[in-house]
Parts: sequence; structure tokens; C-alpha cells
Amino acid sequence: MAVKTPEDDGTVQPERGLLSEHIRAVLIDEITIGQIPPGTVLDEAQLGERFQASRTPVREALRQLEAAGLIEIRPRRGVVVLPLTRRNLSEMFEVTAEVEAMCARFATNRMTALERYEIIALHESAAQLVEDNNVDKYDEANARFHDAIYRATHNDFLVEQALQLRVRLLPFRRTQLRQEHRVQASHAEHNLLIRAMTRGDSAEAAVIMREHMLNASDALMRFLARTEPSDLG
Amino acid sequence: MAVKTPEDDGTVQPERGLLSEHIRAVLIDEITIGQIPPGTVLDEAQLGERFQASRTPVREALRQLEAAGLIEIRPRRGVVVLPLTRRNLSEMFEVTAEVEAMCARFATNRMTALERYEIIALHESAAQLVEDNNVDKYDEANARFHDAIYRATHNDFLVEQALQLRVRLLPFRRTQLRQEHRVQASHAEHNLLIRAMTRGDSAEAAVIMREHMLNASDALMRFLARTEPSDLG
DNA sequence: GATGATTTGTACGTATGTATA
DNA sequence: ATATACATACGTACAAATCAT
Repeated sequence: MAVKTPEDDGTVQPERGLLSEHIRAVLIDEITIGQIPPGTVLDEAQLGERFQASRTPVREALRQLEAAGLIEIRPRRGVVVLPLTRRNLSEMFEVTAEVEAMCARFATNRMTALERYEIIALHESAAQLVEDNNVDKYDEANARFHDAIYRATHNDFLVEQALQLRVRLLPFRRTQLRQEHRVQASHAEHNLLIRAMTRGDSAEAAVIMREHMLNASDALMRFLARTEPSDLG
Repeated sequence: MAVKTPEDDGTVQPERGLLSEHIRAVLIDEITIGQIPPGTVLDEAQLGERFQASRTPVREALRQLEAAGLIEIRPRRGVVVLPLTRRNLSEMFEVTAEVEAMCARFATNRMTALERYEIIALHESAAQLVEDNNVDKYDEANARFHDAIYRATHNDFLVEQALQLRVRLLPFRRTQLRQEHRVQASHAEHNLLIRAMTRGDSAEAAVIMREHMLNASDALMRFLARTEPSDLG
């Protein structure tokens, strides 16, 4: 990220030019992290003040967030962070499960020996985090594990699509890891996945990956049903 | 599209407000159609003049095109329409084939009787266009056929993703239809697909759809190899 | 390599449409 | 229902960087 000086309020200053890039990056972060919750109305002037910028670059950043599907711009009526209904969420997870399954299948058939080694190494280094039940660190390791699989597909466009999907589901994928015994289960599922991949069974790898993602989705949906019965949906 | 008066130069005027929306829509059209070829450098002032607008809405539209992956904005160095290398194109077709296969699988399992009827009707009404070898009309009918399958997945997010992919490959999907006997082949493949779908064989439907798309991709690649051996990657 | 021309990036002012009293 | 307040949409102006010469 093109930043230089962290400020007191958590804001950062871009190195030079392209304020809108910076604003976009920060806002995407904060929205996907959940720091700016769905339904929040964003005020252009306010954002400009916060980023020490005029409204022009703010507006340009907002257009990009809109194109990314994170916010809705209602002409002359303001900008609102899109609420994900439970249904939308479920649909997105379903598609994500299929895309990740696609990645697993391609990766099984195309990964180099080095890539296979990296995937296994990432998996094994996560074992300790599971034992410690270190959810945050496992979350990061998990992301790197999936990243490695994306890259092993040798399809940059697919990598891009998979990453975009993940960004949009980021806060939810985190949440589900905290439910039930998802960290342990996740690691065990990864183990099965690697076995299928190393023996070159791409169809089975796809099935396992799909199940893996749907398990995560189910855990999340049960959690949401328990905690937010009124909102979402 | 939110337009009112067609102008002589093909430009249109938006009803009021949200000029950037209008500019974005037109530019996306022209770029995907191929009217603005890859590598073209877009000039903000020039675009502003053309759309009778200042640079502000133009820039907002450009940010959206960037987020859509159609152009690249190089800070202080201008905007270029992204060239699709042959490799990129191949990767995009590969992903598209999988996504469409996913749609076929879901649609097989979830379509209502009405949706199944619609899909079959669209298919059969295209038969005449095949006989007439009316490529343009078949192209449109083909789009509606695939649309109907998207919708039958009952997953709006997936529909959205599939549509976005198609927009980006639009000119190429058209091109391939003009090659070899792709119109006839396409229709025959649709026929096989419908058979699998109507007998509820979702796995087979997915396989057929994947092949269908890869056949289109192959035809296109052969065409490009023949016509543009230097350009495109 | 320096200088002028061109173009981008940002700020700001004004008008218009929306919401509220 | 009308008016008032407010936020957005767009245009214009200026600054800074790139490029052409």
C-alpha cells in the first residue's frame, strides 16, 4: 500500500498524488473489515475532511467502491454501505465455494512440485496455530494457504476473481472461524484436501474444497441466525 | 439505459444528473464492442467535449471502468484501454466456461417448470435463425438462451457474475460465432445441453456446457492465431 | 538536459435536487 | 403544501507532473 506516515486518527498520507487510490484502499479495508458497518451513510464532505482532501478525489474513490459492489450511490441522495442480506451472503458463499473448488481442481492438475511443496508447508505451519487455538493467526495462515492454491491454478484471471470474492466475504470468513470448532475442522479439511491434491485426484479435491467452504458457510449462517434474527434477511 | 434524445453523432443525452453513469455505460459499450480498440489512449478533455461534460464526471466514469478491469489509469500518465493478450483471453474463457457450467448444473437442479419451458422455447425459436444462417440474430438469441439458464440458478449473485463475464467477452463471443460452422455447432450443443437438463442430469449438463464454451474458445483462438499472429500476446 | 506545452490531479464555487420542518 | 436547509452533481480554476522539442 502506498502510504508513508501513520496519523493519530489512524489515517495515513499517500506518498504523492492519487489521493483517490489511497481513499479507496482505506475505505475498502474498513468496509470489508466491518469497521464501517452496512447501512452506514457516507458523507462526502466528512470523508474529505478526514482524509485532508477535497471532495473530488473522495467522489472518485466512491465510484470505485460502487463498481466493486460495496456501496450504493443514490443520485443526489447520498452514499450508503450496502447491507448484505442473509440471502445475498448465502448466494455469495455458494458461488465462492464453487470458485474455490474450481481452483482446487485446476491446481491439482497444474501445480508444480515447488507449488505443491509450498501449499503443504503452509498447511503444516498452521498446525501449531490450531493447537494454540490462535484464531487471528490461523485466519491469516488460512488466507495464505488459499492464496497458494489460487496461484497454482496458473490462471491469473481466476486468481483475480477468487481474491475479489474473498475480499467481499472477508469479515464473514473471519467470523465463522470463531464458531464451533471451525479452526480445528478447517485444518482437518485442509488435510483431506492436500491428500487428494497430492495423489492427483482433482475431482475429489474439488469436492472436498466445496464442502470445506460450505461448512464454513453453514457455520456462519447458524451463527447469524442465532445472533441477528431480525437484521439480515 | 437512461437516455432521452439520440444525437447525430450517435451520442445521447442523459435525462438529468449522473452524467458519469451515462458516460460509463457508453464507454463500456464501445470498449466491449471493440469500437474503441485496446491500447487506445483516452483523453479526459476530449471525452468531456464529446459528452458535453466537464472532466469531473468523465473522471468518475473512468474510475468505474478501471474497477471493471477495462482500462488502466496510470497516475499522471493517462488512461489506456487494456489490451487483452491472447493468454488473458484464454484464461477468461476458461473461467467463463466453468462459471457457465456451474450455472447449468444449478439450473438443472433448481429450474421451475416454467423456466424449463422458457429455456426450451428460446432454443427452439433459434432453429430458424440457424437455418437462415443469421449470425447476428442468432447471437442475440444465444445471449437470451444463456440468460435464461443464469436466472434458473435462482442465485442472483451468480447471475450478476455471469453477466459481467459475458460483457467482457462480448466481442469475442460474437467473433467466434462467425468462424467455421459455429452457429450450427452451437445450436447442436444447446440441444444436447437441454436433453441433459430435462432428464435432471446436472453433472452431464455441466460437462456439456463446459465443452460448449471451450469449443467456442478454441474456435476463437484458431481464428486469432490465423489473423493476428503478431498482436495479442 | 532544460524549457515550454499539454494533460492530469485537486480544490473550490455554484446550481439543482432531496429531505425536513 | 411551501419553504428552508442540506448534500450532491457538475463546472471551472489552478497546481503539478509528464512529454515533447
